[in-house]
This record gives sequence, C-alpha cells and structure tokens, in this order.
Amino acid sequence: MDRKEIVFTPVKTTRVSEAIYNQISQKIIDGDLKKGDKLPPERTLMELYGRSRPTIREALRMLEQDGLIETIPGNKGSFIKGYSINTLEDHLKKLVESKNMDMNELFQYRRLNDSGYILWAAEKRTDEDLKILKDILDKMKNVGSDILLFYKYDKEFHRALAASSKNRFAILVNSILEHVSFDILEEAALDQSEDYNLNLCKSAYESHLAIYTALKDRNGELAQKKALVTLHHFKDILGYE
Amino acid sequence: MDRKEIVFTPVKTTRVSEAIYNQISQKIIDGDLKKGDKLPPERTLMELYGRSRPTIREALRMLEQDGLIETIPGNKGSFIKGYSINTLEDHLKKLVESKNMDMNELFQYRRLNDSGYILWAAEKRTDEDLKILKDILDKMKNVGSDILLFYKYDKEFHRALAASSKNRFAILVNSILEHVSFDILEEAALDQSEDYNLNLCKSAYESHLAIYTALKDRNGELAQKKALVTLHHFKDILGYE
DNA sequence: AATGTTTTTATGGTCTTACCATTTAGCTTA
DNA sequence: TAAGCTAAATGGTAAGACCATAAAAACATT
Repeated sequence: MDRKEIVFTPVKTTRVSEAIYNQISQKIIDGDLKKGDKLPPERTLMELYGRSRPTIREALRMLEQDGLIETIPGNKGSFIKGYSINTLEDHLKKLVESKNMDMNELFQYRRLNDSGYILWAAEKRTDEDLKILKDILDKMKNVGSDILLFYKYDKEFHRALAASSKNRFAILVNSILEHVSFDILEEAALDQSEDYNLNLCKSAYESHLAIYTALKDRNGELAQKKALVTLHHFKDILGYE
Repeated sequence: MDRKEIVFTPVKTTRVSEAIYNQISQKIIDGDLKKGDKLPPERTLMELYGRSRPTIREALRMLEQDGLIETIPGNKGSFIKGYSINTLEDHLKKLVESKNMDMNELFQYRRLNDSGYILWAAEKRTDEDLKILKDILDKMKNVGSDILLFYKYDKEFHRALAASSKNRFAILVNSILEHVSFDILEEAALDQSEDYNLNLCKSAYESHLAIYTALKDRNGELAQKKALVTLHHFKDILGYE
C-alpha cells in the first residue's frame, strides 16, 4: 500500500479577523486604499469575505485601533485615515504617564532633537521654508502677553523648523515631544504674572528671530546656539534644572 | 405651565466596546493589572459588564492590538502583557515602509541620537554601567570576521550606552532606530569579503574601546568624536553619504 | 417654486443563541 | 501505573434579529 510522504504542515493559527485585518492594512500600506476612501459596509464585507459580522467587526476594531480607519455610525461607514503618527503619540503618551517620565529627561532630549534639525535645516532649508518661518514670526511678534497664543506659534515655528530639516525622524520626534510636553507647559504658564509673560514673549520672540536670521545665512552653528537660548525660556517657567 | 430649563446634554458617543477597552487599559496603566495576570473568561466578562460577547470581544481585540493583552485559544484565556515599546516599534516600522524612509535620514538621526546619549552617559554612567560595557567589549574582541555576531554585540553595546545616559527617550529612540535599521545592515554586510569583514570588526572594535575609555574618564566630547567614527564604519558598508 | 416636514433607507451598534476547535484535567481501563 | 478516553473550560465563528442614527428621498405646505 502506497503511503504518501507525511508532511507536517504548520497549523494555521491566524484568526479570521486577524487575516482580514492584515489584508486591509496591507492595502493601505501599499496605497491601494488611500486616505478618505470608504470601505464597503460591514454587511458587504461580510459577503465579500464570506464571514460573519462579528468577525468583520473585530477586524475593523483592530484597524481602528491602529489609526488606519475611522468608523462613523449613522448612514456613514468606515473611512481610511492612512498612517498617522497620532497613534504613536498616544502610545508614547501612555508610556510616559505610566512610567512617570521625568521632565528633565524630556527637555534634555528635546534640546538634542532641536539642535539636530536646526543644524540640518540651515543646510536644507528652501526659500519657501524661510517664508513660512517669517510668516509665523510676524504673527508671534504681536501676541502681547498672551502666552498661550505665543505657545501656539512657538509650536508652529518649531514644526516648520523641523520640516525644513527634511529629516522625517526629527519631524516625528518633534511632534511627539511637543504633544507630550505641551499640556505641562500650558498649565505652568498660567501661574505667571502678566508682566512676566509680556517680557517672556518679547525676549523669546527675539531668540526666534535670531534663529531665523541664522538660518537665512545658512549658519547652522549660530542657529543652534540661539535655539538653546529659546529653550531656556521655557525651562525657567517650569523651574527645571 | 412650568417649563424645565432645557439643557443640551452632550450625546454619549462612546461605543460600549470602547468604554470597556478604556477601563481595562487604564487598570493596566495604573498597575492594577500586572504582566502575567489573567483576565476573566469572555463569558464572565460578559456577565460582569452585562454585555454581549461580541462587544466584549471587540474590546479585547483593541487591547490586543495595543499589545496590552494576548489572547490564547484552547483552555487558556487573555493575559496581560503590559506596556511594551514593541507596538511602537511595529508602528514606526510600518510607517517607514509605507513612506520609503531614506537611509540617509535614518543614519543622520541615529548619529544625532548617539551623540546625545553618549554625551549624557559620560556624566551619568555608573561603575556598573562601565562593567557591562566592558563585558560586551570583551566578547566583541573575539568575533573574528563574524560580522553578524559583531552586529549583535554592537547592538548590545549601544543599548548599554543608551541605558547609561539614564534618558528614557534616548533609550526608546535607540531601540526604534536599531530595530528599523538592523535588517538592512545585516543584508548588506553579507555581500562583503571575509577579509573586509575581519578588518571592519577589528577597527570598529578599536573605536568602541575608545568610546569606553572616554566614558571611563568622563570625557563626553571625546566619546562623541569616537562614536562618529564608529558610525562611519557602517555607512561605508552601505555606501551612504 | 421654495421651503419645511415626514418617511424611507443605509449603515453602524448591540444582543442572543448556538455550535465548533482546542487545550487541560480528570477519569477509566488495561 | 500508564495509556487512552471523556468531560469541562475557553476562545473562535456563525446566523439572525433589533435598535439608533444620519442621510436621502418623498411628501406636504406656504
């Protein structure tokens, strides 16, 4: 009697919902599904995959948890959001919360990251980058003692700086650190007198302008120096280090 | 006729599954649920929350997607994994894949991060850190031309360096960059001749030793300089910049 | 015709019940 | 005692129903 060769095929352990999740997320990564696209309704997916609705929905929850899609009730559906760093930020934020991240570490790292992208920006900045920075500076100049508004522009400024560096890691890290530290800064700022805030905004503006000028001249080292001054302003508020 | 004051209460938009996810993930963050703990079976959770199984399961899939729990079929259950950066790494890896991250950007940023934690390590390193580094160096000395083994120790070395800095952001970023770049390095390394590899390992070892010595003397700037030499070795292999 | 109202429809959110698959544990039997 | 069988626990999936909401369509009113 013939005996076929025994082959020990690996057991398929994947949940159906996981397989569906994989397939759809791959389509998003590959660009087959673009931001704004609408997924078929759950009942249609049900038929397409030949699976039950709970299974389909578990896959959708996984995709949603990744920030890949957003599901809106009512007569809407599930829409592609595309890869965003928001979920990364959320994760890091939770990580920070759960581990009692020290503010000194945060500012120390922010200083490093700032130094990096500012140096690179001096080399890589385009005239258009310069224009964006200038526009933000103009708005920043007229905030008076409105420290919260100043922070808003400060965020914009640093985001634009990071973008000028053309290094996406720096951009990503900047975004994360900004997200993590903003709440804290905002809270601390409100404890200060208006006079103090007015002074802070004024001198911080000067520092930012100095960065801009150095960048214009493509003087990376000078820009770095000026950036460190900028951060000192914020540390003063918080009383760190 | 009396008319009660009309109050426009915000509609509750949260899905039940989302609320359950929030509650459980919070318990994990707070430490009420620790790594290794077992969640109640789905049917029990069903009763505890007074909700249906599909709803419970959607919440579990969300938790699992966050890397917070792991669900094992058979007569097992769902177990707490605790917060890990693995999910962060995975996300970033996908981000990199989907956006065609440039290797120059990666190495540029790695250089920045290395510079940072090495400088800080010179100040913050303990004698114990030093001992760990020395042990790795000893192993590294004897790899011969086994470039893959060398990479393994190189990874360990840099991880130990980052740890010595006591800055958890630097540690995190190091871990991420390492994860993202390792595959690429590994692949490129195998294309070289044994002679080339032998030489590389030897001179790279010297650089690492120099970093160690500088750290021992708490000479941060020197350590930074030596670290840049180290990275140049790797870039040579890949032919970047 | 323009506008406001009602109804229908599409779609997500949830529940119920049932059955299957796998693993562990306990029992049975040689 | 050891091997094998059975039962129980638990996750995985399915099918069908009903509700809630928002958009679209139909209708009514001015």
